Amino acid sequence: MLNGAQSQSFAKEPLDLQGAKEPAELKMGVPERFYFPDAPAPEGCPLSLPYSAPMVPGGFGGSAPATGRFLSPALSSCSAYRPQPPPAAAQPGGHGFALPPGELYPGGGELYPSPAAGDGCYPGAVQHVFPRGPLYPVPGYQLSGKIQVMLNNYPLWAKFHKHQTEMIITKQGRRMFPFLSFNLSGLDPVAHYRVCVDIVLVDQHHWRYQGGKWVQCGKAEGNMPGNRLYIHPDSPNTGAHWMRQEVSFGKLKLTNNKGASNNITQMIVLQSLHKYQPRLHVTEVKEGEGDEAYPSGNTQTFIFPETQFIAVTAYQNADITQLKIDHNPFAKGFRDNFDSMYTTAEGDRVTPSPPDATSCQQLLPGSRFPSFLHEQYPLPQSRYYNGEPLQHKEHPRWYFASQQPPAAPLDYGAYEGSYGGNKYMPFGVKAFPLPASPHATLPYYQEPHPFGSPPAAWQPPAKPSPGALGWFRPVRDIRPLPAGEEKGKDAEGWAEPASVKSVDSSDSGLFEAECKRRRVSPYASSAESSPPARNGDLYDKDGGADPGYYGFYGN
DNA sequence: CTTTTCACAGTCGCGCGGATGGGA
DNA sequence: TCCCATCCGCGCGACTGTGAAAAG
Repeated sequence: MLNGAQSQSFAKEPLDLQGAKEPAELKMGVPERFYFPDAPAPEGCPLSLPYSAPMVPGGFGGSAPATGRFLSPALSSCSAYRPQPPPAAAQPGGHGFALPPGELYPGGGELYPSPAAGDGCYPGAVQHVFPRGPLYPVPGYQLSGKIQVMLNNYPLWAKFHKHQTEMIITKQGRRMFPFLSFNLSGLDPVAHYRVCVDIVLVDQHHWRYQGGKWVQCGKAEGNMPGNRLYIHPDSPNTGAHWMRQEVSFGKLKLTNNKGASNNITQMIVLQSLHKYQPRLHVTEVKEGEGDEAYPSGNTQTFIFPETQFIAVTAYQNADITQLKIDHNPFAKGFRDNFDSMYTTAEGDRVTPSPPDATSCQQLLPGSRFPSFLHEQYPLPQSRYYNGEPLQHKEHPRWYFASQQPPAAPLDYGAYEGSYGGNKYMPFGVKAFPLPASPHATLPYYQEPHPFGSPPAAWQPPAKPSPGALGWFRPVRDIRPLPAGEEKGKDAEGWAEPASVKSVDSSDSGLFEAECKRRRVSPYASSAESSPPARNGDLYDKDGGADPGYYGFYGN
């Protein structure tokens, strides 16, 4: 309940939990300052996962729902779960908990069983859904037991979630965008784990886009054959491996082809116009254990409500289309003339994203980025590291790379030489000199996590090895400019595009035409989380080419 | 009328092969 | 002259959303 949109709904208005009540202790136990204005539920589209979060005495992150009527199988099957976990089962640290061995989540008919998950209830599995508590007020971050999971591209997911994410499904399979990407921590470096994702129905309704809103209509179709589980190709592997780099599911494809037989391991079969919730499963694999019982009792499950989506065969909401075009490098061809993008009011555009950052050296005012971060995700008092604010006085423009091309070699030497001793950047966070344009946008994978640095209680790898940064992998070759150098850099390589002339002065007529032509949302949307442009001098040859994205897919 | 399917154009990364340049 | 490394261009495949046609 403390995560993402739910926390926001909680803060602003009661959740429609279909009868579920907010536990009083939840409201009392979490100071308001720990909530974030992220990812409100789309209008007319109440947040799903109508569960409430039992607060765990002495900790947080109780994972079992109080009501699970329309939940994913594991959740729904836990409907009768009592909020207070057995103290003996509490994990060290008191965050999250595990059921005693052998104890099943009681009750719960399986409304939406996941074929891959068997009966949809993993005995002893830890369902972690409500991660944000006083100790971990971080959106896109969850903790269960010792395992910590961060949704890498949380800001982007939140942005999509705000408009009700849609995912295209095709016969041959369509990749998700945004795709699921996580950072794991707290694993036993030498133990072996499997990591997988499954996608389960959120509710039992058929959805329809009507009058600019998603509305429920009719009942969901019954069980559908087909794969619902995607096992990460690196599985099984050591905890060290999983913690070394982000765990991405970019190759996961969604299909509506029930008979899909080829690429079955890469495809998940869904039904159009149904709402789904991806879940991340982390399973410790003991020696001699096979794959058959998977997920098993050793599985810990993480659910990020922001990743909910409705499967469609064609986009319904123009805002979603525009977000996809703006952020998905593969859709670059649909980004229109750069000038036209910036003759509209910035706030009206969904996201101003240059088609080519090389030619368009988009510039952000240095003050803009941190400012937006602070506004969108106000940092709570607890957002300090080593007792100091994460944003250093002298280098206020810290940029947290939420994702990094896995294949990109890390110039760790240079990084370490410059910043290794910086106590503010212990997780591979590199300083990023924000350029000075109000329009710049980075490809989605560079969307900075609003809380790029883990909470103080985070346990990062002691010292990442070269190429293995643990948590936040820095953007390659980004180096901070010493104070005073920015101007010079601007003069040299930061050309102000002619098109940036009037961002704030919107020509309404022109904008309307543009909206019609480009299906741009007529109402204000989120351009705020667009990260800064990259300096062509410091990045790859094509600053807008999303090297990480393509690099990843090229694997 | 709604939903699905298909062909299309656009973009990009990757791999291959040829051209080029430096050193032995 | 030969060998090796690097650079460059081209073709291919993967991937995207669009829009029209087909299907239900």
